[in-house]
Parts: sequence; structure tokens; C-alpha cells
Amino acid sequence: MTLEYAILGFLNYEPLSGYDLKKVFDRSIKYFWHADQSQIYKTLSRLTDENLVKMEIHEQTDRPDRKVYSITPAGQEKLYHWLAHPFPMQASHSSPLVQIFFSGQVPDETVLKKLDETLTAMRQQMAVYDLVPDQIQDFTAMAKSKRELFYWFLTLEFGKRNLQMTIDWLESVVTRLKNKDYSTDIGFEKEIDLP
Amino acid sequence: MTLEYAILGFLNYEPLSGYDLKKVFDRSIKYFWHADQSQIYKTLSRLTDENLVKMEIHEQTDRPDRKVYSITPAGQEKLYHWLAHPFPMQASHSSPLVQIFFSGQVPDETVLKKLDETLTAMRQQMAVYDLVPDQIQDFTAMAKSKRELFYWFLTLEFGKRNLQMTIDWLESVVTRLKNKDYSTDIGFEKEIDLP
DNA sequence: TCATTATATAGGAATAGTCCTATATAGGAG
DNA sequence: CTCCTATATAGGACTATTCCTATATAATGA
Repeated sequence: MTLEYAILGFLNYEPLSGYDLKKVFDRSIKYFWHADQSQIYKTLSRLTDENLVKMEIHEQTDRPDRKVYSITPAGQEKLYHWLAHPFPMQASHSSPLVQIFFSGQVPDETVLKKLDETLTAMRQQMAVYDLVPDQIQDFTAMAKSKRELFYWFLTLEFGKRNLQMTIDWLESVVTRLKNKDYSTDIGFEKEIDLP
Repeated sequence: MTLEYAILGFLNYEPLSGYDLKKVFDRSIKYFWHADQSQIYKTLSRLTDENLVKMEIHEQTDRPDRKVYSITPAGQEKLYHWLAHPFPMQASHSSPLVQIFFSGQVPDETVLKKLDETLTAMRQQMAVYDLVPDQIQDFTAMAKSKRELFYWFLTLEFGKRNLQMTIDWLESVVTRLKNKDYSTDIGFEKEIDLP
């Protein structure tokens, strides 16, 4: 469960409350791992039960008491183990690809309209990515080294590369559809028989 | 729920049983939408309740009776509606990116070892993708037109482009890590202060 | 003064997906 | 003769995630 490790990762920087964690999520990894507030609290309880984090109550008079969580040696060990192991990188579920697969069941005009709308949304998203570094300056100011910052920005870099690749691909699909070029570029012996 | 639409999509080609659906999933979209057998049966029941598919029992003496499902006009309408609407394309959860984000917490040697193993696995995956067209020939033979086949192969094309993009990116990350080049290429005013 | 935002925690219901198991029969391999 | 595979369906338990709601108080802004 990735959320567990994300929480351990943040607590390995410094002790935080559930509320703090929600804020730090929303200013950093929410672009590729959105965490619901209630899920953070539930996961913190479970991590405490498993002895991977420990909790300290900081009393407050004006507001509800803060429950500040910090990582335990067992939690650190588990985090480092996870960080050292190779990742899958190939998502096992992609809803957009399912749509593409069945798109032969609707007319090309419908598909072209959809792809056009998707491309517009993606170009806007690219503009949003360009603004991210400015918007998270207060967060990046927390970085303790250039190296730490480097890894944080790698995630943004990947997001942009991934988006650009998708835009390029969709544009090439649009071109082929407009030209009614349905070739599969794969030696398919029945190609001549098919209408 | 994408699985619903995937089932509707297949039933829009021809009526199938739950068992047939599992087989057809495993020979086609399992690369980007794996479906558990028990989930298929549960979803078929729900689709029947919602009047999106209808069921017919085909009696058999040697084996348990087949329950053959076919799409209803309401189901077709829902499918076409879904196929016409733009897709998100940006996955909201990416476990590998969470790992990258926190990789500053382990030494570069650990990261390099992991990336190397990941790259090896990805190059093997690329070889697997190259074999797919041959392995699914009996499935592609079902295609009724070049156009239908075109959309099917688009999903493979995207898978390969996506993988190649990721490989290229990881290779560039490896190069930078080996050179200890931690620049973020983004105007960061504190760059000089950081160790 | 009234509404909104911020601080702070947490339970309940619903949805999605995985894993394991049960039932029933036929044919083929070793 | 037994084990495995294929055909065919489906329930139960569990995990992950989302959505909605409840509780409590202080500060800010219109």
C-alpha cells in the first residue's frame, strides 16, 4: 500500500500531525498520489498499531489537541526497504486505453471530436505543470539539499514528459484518422481481405 | 467503472458467457485492464439488474448450463455515450513516482541499482510487446474491418511508446546521477545556498 | 452579524478490486 | 487410476479508496 510508504516518507523528514500530512500531500505529491483526509487518519492509526510510527499528544487549549506522529526505527527500515526495490512502472489499469480499444464501435468523427477535446485539456494541463515550481516555492524551500530537491523535481519532469508523449501520440492518431490511414504497420496477412 | 464498459464493449461485438468474457479479456485488453473472473460474474449480475444486458440460459447436458449475455439498447446507448466523452489520461495514482519523490532518503547507489533493475525489466517488457501481434493472431482474426483492427493495435502502439519514453527518461536520470548533476533546470533562487 | 476559512480528528457507507474457495462434469496425460 | 486441465458459475472475506458527515473552536472578512 503506497499511502503507508508516502506517510512514512514524510514522517522521515519530520514529525507531523494528520492535519499537517494532508497539507503537505496537497502541496507536493497530490499530482500523482492524492490522499483523502479520512484515509490519512485511518492509515496513521494502523501504522501506530503496527509500531511503524509512534504518537505523541501535544495539548492545546484553543483547539483540539494535536496528535503528532513520528517514524520508528521499524518504520524507517520498512521505508528504506521499499525505496530500494524496483518498481513496476506499467500501470495494470488504464481506462483511456479501454476506450481506444472499443473506439471502432463509434464513427471516426466522434473519436476525432473526443481526441480534440482531450488534446485541448492536455495542453492546458501542460501550462499548469509549468506553473508548479512557482506555486510550491514555500514547499521547496523546505529542501535540505540540492539532491533532495532534484528528486522532487524529477516527478514533475516525468509528468511533463509523459504528457508530451501522450500529446504527440494523440496528434499522430488524429492525422491518421483524418487521412483514413488504418494501417497497423504490423505484417498482417489478412490485410488485403478486409474492407 | 471501466469494467462495466469493457464488458458492454465486448458484448456489443457478440453475445458471450462470463467464461467467454474472461477468455477474451485475457487475449486482448488484459495488458491495460486485468479482470478477475469473480469480478466479471458479479458485474454481469449488476448489469442485468440495471437492464444494460440481458441473459439467456443455453442448456447443456455434459456441462453446467451456459448463461449467455447480450447487450440491450440501453446498454448500447450507455457504451456509445462513454466512448464519445474525453478521457482523463493523467493517472491520479502512480506508486513509482512516490518512490522517486522520496529517493533522496536513500543513497544514490541504492537508487542506481534499483533503476538498473527496472530498466532491465522494461527492456524485457519491450521484447514481450514485440511478440504480442503474433500471440493474438487468433483474436485479431475476429476483426471485421481494417478500421477495427487499427484501434486494437493503437493500444499496443501506446504501450510501446509509453514504455520507450519511460526507458529514455530513466536512462537520462541514471546519467545525471552518475555525474552527480542535481540541477533542477528551474530557476530556483536558493540554489547557491544549498550544499 | 453572519458566513467562510483554518485548525484538528474520526466514524460510516459505498465502490472497486483481489484472493480464495466451492460446485459440477468431461477428457486427456502420465 | 489418479491428477490435471478445460468448461462453467458464484459466494465470502478482505483491502484500498472515495465520499459524506460529525464534532469543536478561533480568526477573518463582507
